[in-house]
Amino acid sequence: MSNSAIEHLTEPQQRILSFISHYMDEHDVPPTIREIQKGAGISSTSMVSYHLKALERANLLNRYERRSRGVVLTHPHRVSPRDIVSVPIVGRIVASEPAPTPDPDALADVENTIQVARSLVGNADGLYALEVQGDSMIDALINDGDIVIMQRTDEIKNGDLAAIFLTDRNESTLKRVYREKDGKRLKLKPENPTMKPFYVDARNAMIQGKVMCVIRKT
Amino acid sequence: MSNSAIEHLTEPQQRILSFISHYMDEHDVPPTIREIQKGAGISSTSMVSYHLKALERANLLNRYERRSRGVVLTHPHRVSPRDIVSVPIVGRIVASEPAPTPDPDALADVENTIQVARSLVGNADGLYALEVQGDSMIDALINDGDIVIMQRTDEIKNGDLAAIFLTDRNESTLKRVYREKDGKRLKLKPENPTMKPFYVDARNAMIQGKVMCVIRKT
DNA sequence: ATAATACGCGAACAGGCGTTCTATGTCAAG
DNA sequence: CTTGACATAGAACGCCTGTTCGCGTATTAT
Repeated sequence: MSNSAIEHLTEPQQRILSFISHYMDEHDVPPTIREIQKGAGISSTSMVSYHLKALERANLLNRYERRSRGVVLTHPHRVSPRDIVSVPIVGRIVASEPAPTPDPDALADVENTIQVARSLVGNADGLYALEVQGDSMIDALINDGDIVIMQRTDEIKNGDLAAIFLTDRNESTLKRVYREKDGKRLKLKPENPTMKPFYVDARNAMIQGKVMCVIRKT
Repeated sequence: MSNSAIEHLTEPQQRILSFISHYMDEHDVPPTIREIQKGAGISSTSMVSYHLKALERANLLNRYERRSRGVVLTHPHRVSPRDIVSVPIVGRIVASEPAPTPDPDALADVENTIQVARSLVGNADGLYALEVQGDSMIDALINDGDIVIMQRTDEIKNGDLAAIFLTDRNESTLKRVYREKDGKRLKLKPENPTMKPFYVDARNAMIQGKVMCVIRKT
């Protein structure tokens, strides 16, 4: 950090800061200079400009020069859209069917979306969510109603928790996957440590996605 | 919901939507009409206006009339700071000890914090998080390393999932709690549906908090 | 006192900006 | 073919907006 700090903000400067913050809560865009003038009770636009410069020096806001509404508050007040990601819930996962995969057309159906912090899931590309139905995923420590956040991929690293469809059994399951040395078999290890791993022929296993995160609301 | 839906968006309309979204990721304010025109490759400002009207009708964006940069995308893309909450991870929960409770002084130790979407946890007051150690919470379908988001409270509704310290056994556990009619016993039901509930004397059970959410990063 | 500095006001400028109007083109239904 | 609904261009209008400049008024150090 550089020399930030609230080096004795003058009173009108605090009013400006507070006004911008409230204004952005209400509308979704920053105010104009003149709106600040009125809203924060400043006498002239040039004074607003003056105070804004001071606030910028104090690192409390950033300005895009010569752009209308070009003032944005720095970190503390504002959350970048990058910090949260809306993941579409594309269906239910049940043992007796392949896990649904995202339909690229079905964009952001507002209702069926779960918000998660980016820090939990990393990059948003290829992310989708499944709601678990029934207790068929109990050996993955996942119960009815839990939500699994997946990343679409068919390449996984050893030890990744993934959704696998077993073609010979006609079943989906969530397991940790390890490739055997000969590459012909997969070792599937339940997330539940009290249960034993088992092995399947690699040709009978379709990897449908990688589990990024499991969420249980209560 | 009203009549939302992507009633066959025309191709330039999709470009506009996408441009606005990307623009707002980069700058923090919405673009102007003319910026949209250039950025989305529209031939004239009137065409932008024309498409914007259509998009507004489709509930994909809101407009503040006659305001510069007065177009904001609806719900999915924009995040208010109130939509995310930082929950402090105050300790580990192990079966053989009471579950830690938050120290009100220890504010926002940046490192030991987990970000979650408000929609998962509701009000942020009294929220704290525990990391589960060992597999002692397996009957709550929670494994080593999972994170439990708790709300400090000693009053719970029947059927709430809660952290209980059993004084006679010297154990913490996470169970669904039901008060018996006589108020003297509690029924504790494991989250794992394959396990059976059991009963404890209410005087031997200290309710330490309510489970709001369980998160497993993988 | 003098000068330097910070703070304050209002007006004016130039370009930004949303809106609207007219003219033209496309295409399918009547 | 005509008509009417929709799509497209371009230009013009008029308010919006950030910036600047000249001119005051305090406060403080010299």
